Amino acid sequence: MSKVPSVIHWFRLDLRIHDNLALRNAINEAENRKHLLRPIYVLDPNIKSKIGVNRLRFLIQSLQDLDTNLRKLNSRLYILKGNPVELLPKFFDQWQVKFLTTQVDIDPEIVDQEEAVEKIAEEKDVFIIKRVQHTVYDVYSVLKKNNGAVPLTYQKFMSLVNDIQVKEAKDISKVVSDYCKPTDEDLDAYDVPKLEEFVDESTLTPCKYPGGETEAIKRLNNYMAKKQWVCKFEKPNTSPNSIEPSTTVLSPYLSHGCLSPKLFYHKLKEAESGMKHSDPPVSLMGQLMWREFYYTAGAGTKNFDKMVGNPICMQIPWVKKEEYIKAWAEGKTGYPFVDAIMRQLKQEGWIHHLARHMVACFLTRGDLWVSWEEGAKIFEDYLLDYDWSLNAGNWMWLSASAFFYKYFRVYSPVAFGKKTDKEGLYIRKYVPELKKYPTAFIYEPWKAPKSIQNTAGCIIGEGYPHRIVDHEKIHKENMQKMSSAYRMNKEKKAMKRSIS
DNA sequence: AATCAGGTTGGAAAC
DNA sequence: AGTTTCCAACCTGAT
Repeated sequence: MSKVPSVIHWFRLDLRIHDNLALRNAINEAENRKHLLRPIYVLDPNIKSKIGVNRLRFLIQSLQDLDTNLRKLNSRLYILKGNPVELLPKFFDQWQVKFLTTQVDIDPEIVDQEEAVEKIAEEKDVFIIKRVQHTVYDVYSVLKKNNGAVPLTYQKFMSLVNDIQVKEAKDISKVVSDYCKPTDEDLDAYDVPKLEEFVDESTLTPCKYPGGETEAIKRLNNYMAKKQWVCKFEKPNTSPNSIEPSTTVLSPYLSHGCLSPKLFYHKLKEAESGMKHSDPPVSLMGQLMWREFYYTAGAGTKNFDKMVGNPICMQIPWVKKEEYIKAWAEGKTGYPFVDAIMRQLKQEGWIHHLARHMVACFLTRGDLWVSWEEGAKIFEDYLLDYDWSLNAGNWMWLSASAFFYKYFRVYSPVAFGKKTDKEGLYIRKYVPELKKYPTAFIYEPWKAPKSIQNTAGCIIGEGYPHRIVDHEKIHKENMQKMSSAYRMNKEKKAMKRSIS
């Protein structure tokens, strides 16, 4: 048992020191009560089987950086290995915990854990403080402002937050307290694990986006220094298939909470101030607002990450074809642009937003007619910036299940990529077996005559797969299916109305 | 209740 | 080369 009672800050998706009001509250409380501050992170020992290796690497790096930064405050990170619902009550006793702070999260898995812990905390007289710091706005007050209804268009959402003042992002990097200093016990037991404890590092691809708050701030400042670039930013004009990212890649840092969305917000305001600049929805600020939009929708909608039982989701009779899902996930559809994107995703953990559009449309309403939920599961594994509400929301958008309904707007796996990469350099990088194909056939290698396939050193059907479907034919059939699915949904709605 | 405008970023054909 | 129109007719939100 600890000699001194403790105050806990429970880190979850807020892996940072800056603009962490809940952590600041914990430090203050430790001072006032003369208790010991114990910043914790609860790590699932089975995490390797739950998320992809790139995401795991990003998480471990973020935890290591967090520990380093906490040590600058005289504190440290305590890693607890296990299930929070079982572990926390034990530590409440062992450490004599009287006070716990944490941030507001909306991922149902996190919320479930939190509710169970809250219940036990009440029995054990542990006082809990939660702070909104994962979004710019408090999504629940936005929902309240809309009379509890979910804003289903971006414009509607923007009109709701238009007059809300955003408080400044607090810097606590200078707050050093004596009560932060760990004093007792077997401290090594709580060290941040090394990545090699989970995976053989020789199997990993090179790390393009290292995790952690330090890296997040560096990346933020790098981009914000380019004022002209920030002010001219228009998302639709950025390229999904440039070799180096055409956008900021701040998303993984936002999703893990290495970067405060409020800090990003104010830095953007600062960069735009006094300058002519682009506006939402296409501006960089607009991108941050999309995140807020989906968070609000996710918080206000039952079963947001599912089709069945989700009141805003179109019910569509998708077909779960395992061989389609596998080919898509592995980048073996026979459509080089689609495959390049999926392989970049698997290797690097990040792909451009429009590249996500391409592959999401292809898997669902465009070509393969597989449920968006299947795609969302694979993105959850691979994306460094995986985020519960953004993932479900965007998948519904692209599959024309919610928010977006013009299902005849189908991305062509042949034409779309050509707009920004005529030569197919992106394909040549990520689908190297096609590297030597002439530009005329790089997006459609099946059209190359056998002699050219031979010269290029890759026969279609041998070194690279045949097309999984005929896009030209199937996307038109799928449009018909969408049309009848919509009709069914409409009839069901009308029926419900007439009953009530 | 009924109608209307508008919707982050498609593609192909016709001008 | 850049703009307009069709595809088929969706949805939400405002009036």
